[in-house]
Amino acid sequence: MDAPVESARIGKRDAEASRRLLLRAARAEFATKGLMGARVDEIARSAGLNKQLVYHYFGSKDELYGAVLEGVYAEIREQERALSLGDLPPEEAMEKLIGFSFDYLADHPDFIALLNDENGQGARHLGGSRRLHEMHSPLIALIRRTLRNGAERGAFRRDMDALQLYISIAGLGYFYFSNNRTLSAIFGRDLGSARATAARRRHVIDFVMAALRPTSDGAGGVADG
Amino acid sequence: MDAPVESARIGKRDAEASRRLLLRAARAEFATKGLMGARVDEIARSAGLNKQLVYHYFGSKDELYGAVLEGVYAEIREQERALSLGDLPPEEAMEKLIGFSFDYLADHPDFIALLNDENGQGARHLGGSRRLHEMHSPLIALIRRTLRNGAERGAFRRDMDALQLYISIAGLGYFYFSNNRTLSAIFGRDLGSARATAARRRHVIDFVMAALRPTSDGAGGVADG
Amino acid sequence: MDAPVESARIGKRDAEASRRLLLRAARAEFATKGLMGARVDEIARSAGLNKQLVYHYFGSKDELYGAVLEGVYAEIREQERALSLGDLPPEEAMEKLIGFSFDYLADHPDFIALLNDENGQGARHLGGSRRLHEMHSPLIALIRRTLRNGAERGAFRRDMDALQLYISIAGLGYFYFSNNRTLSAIFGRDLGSARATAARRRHVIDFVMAALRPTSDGAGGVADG
Amino acid sequence: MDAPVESARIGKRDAEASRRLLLRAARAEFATKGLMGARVDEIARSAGLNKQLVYHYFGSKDELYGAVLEGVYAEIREQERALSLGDLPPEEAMEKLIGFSFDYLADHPDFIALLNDENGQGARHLGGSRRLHEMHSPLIALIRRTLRNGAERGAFRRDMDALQLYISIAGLGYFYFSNNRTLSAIFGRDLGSARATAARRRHVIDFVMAALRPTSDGAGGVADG
DNA sequence: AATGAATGAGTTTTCATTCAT
DNA sequence: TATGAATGAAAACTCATTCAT
Repeated sequence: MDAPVESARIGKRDAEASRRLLLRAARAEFATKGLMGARVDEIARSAGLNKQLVYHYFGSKDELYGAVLEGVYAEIREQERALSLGDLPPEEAMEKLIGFSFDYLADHPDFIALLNDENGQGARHLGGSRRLHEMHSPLIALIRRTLRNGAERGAFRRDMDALQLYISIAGLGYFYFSNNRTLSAIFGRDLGSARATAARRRHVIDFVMAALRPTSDGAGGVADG
Repeated sequence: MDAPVESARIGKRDAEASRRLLLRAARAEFATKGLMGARVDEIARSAGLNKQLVYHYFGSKDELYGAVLEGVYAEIREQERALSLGDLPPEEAMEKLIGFSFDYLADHPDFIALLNDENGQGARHLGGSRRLHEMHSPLIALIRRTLRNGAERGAFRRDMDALQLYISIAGLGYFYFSNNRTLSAIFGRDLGSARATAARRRHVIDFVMAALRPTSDGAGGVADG
Repeated sequence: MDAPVESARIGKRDAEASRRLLLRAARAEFATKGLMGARVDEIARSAGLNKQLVYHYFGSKDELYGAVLEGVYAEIREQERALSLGDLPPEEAMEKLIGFSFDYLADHPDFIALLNDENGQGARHLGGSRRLHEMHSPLIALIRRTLRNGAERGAFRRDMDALQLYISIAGLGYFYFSNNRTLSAIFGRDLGSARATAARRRHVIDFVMAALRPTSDGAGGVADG
Repeated sequence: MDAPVESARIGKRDAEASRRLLLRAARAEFATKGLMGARVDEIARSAGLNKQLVYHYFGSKDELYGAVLEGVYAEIREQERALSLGDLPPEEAMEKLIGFSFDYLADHPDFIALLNDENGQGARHLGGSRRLHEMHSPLIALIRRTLRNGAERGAFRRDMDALQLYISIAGLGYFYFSNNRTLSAIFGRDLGSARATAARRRHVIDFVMAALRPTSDGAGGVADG
């Protein structure tokens, strides 16, 4: 019960707290400037700590970067877990998932920036992360289940691969956000506005749901219904 | 025809050639390492030219980067122009467009890398790019025309926004390639293989075409046809 | 016998033990890496103790270094004292001394490394070492006595300075060990092998003994005998 | 013929001259402070050049150090070559060689300091230097020849190994200089004075020559003469 | 006596860019 | 047009040492 008191008492000299502060600052810095553009000095400064602690706790700029990436992934997993789509009817579950996926990207520009940067470098900081794979398996399983349920009810087509679908759902939102600036330039419109984002959201949900409908020729779920 | 004229012409020729060499080297370097990771020294070296020429011809590393980006965009425009979808029946035209869009990304990893990098920096090198907008208007117009034609024939739904569709088509391929490494890690599969890419291609075409079908309840193009 | 006394004693014991652990670790570290190359962190770690204890017990890295040097000198003195050459006939005593001197260096690479490092810095840590001088006087006296005895018996030449001889005996071995690596490189041979060392040992003893022989022209001890 | 004029004209922008300046400054700095103690900043400053040129010309502090070592070795070789001992009678040649060896060390404290430092680090900068070996072979060959000549004339003993002798000659002087400070402390005398050095020089020459004399029992060269 | 947290002051190294020819 | 030499400014990283408990 007195843990908070204890931690409060320790105050400034709390290794765990220092680590957290550095991670938070690093995340912001890396998201804004990328791995190469980020400055260790600045990260420490904005964490209100000494630069050397970065090395003390994380070993190097690169390892700090890796730690930030891990944290970011852990965060989405957490959110996804909280969705609990299992109990909803398939169509509703699917719409909710698409919406969540889109909203998460909309609300976490950091996430996109970090992923882009990491991919730009061959994803070398995610190395052999079996962890990452394990993190995401439940989500794929969930999608697979939802697809099957929907197909049995005649709501979805039968021949949809869960993994491809997941990538498509993610991609429809991700690309919009990650390339928002160049797309805005290309189309001569501000795609960063709340209005534009809302419109995109509607489009994405509609687009995916439409693609999931059973085909009228019976190749999909209808014939089985 | 006499010496001075000749040498003058050669001089220009060489200058043009040097510029091209630098641009090509820069494109490879920027695509691989990003703007910050790229080294002017390395670009000059791999172009077989003196570093100072970078400054002579382009003024600065940033301007060289901008020049590379422009060149890349000009290149796609060129390719898109060659598509000539106008004469095909709408469904065929649409499939061809989707396929082209996917293949272009598959064949030009440089393009994706450069775009990612540029977006990661707020697209500041595309600055006053009215040019970009003008470049792409014809494509959007073409999609719009194709959608209208298809809707009239009852092949496509009516309520599909050309711009959103374009972004979706691009995004379904782009995300797959730009995030190939992290996706591979997440799914514990090699999504970089030719097989995986071919599977993705089929999915994307099928996915978009399915989403374009008229809805059975007549909200789409059927009822209006 | 009761608790407080006991704990006090234990306290002292532990303190002494900690000091020893640190000294031993420091000696190894300094010998391997030199004063500048040695890391206080590493010394503490390899002693299994907290870094701060270094400062607690020794004040600073430099003072720790000084303490290590003192310990090393004390150690040879100890060994030299045990030699007891006084009872042997001069020639035998001399050979034994040369052999001991050589073997000591062969068996204590740490000693050489530390001396080299210290000399490389102007021997500033040996500061007011009257102690050092006192330590070594008996040895010089012993050599002087042995030389005199040998000369009287006609075994050694008369005109040999004890101090120069000592330096020569030491140098013939020391240089071989301290510069073993560069000498090996120069001669393209491995002078670090046991064989090579044994050969050197024989040479040194023979060399010195030969140099000590009386000269045939009577300038040495013989004529005067 | 106008090379000097040319080089003078080039003045400050002379790569070769800059290299030389840096090497000279580095040599002094490394000799005084050792590899670790030396500061790249200081080297550049004392060369009157920009610090980055060190990296431009030598790649790293370590490589600069290696270059200095090479230069130092090349220098002695040069001097040794100039000795031309081949023409002298063996005894004279040997005395001259011993004297030269001693004087060279006396006159080049840099050399000793650098060698000590390098040996302290396992001679890792001399790596696979076959060069070093080749440099020194002529000297060993010369000593061997001199020994043989002397033995034939009955001036030297027969059973003296050239390599061991070389190490002994070098060691008798080297140790005196390299450990001058600790020896001075041990003996409570200033061995750095010109007087002390002159005394040592006499001792070394005498010591070696005495050791080289044929043994009276005929094991050496006399019996063969 | 002992320890973990924190830091100030450097050090090597990097790199875009300019100078001189 | 072309080049090699040179540099200023900043970056990552290190390490002996002190603080707080």
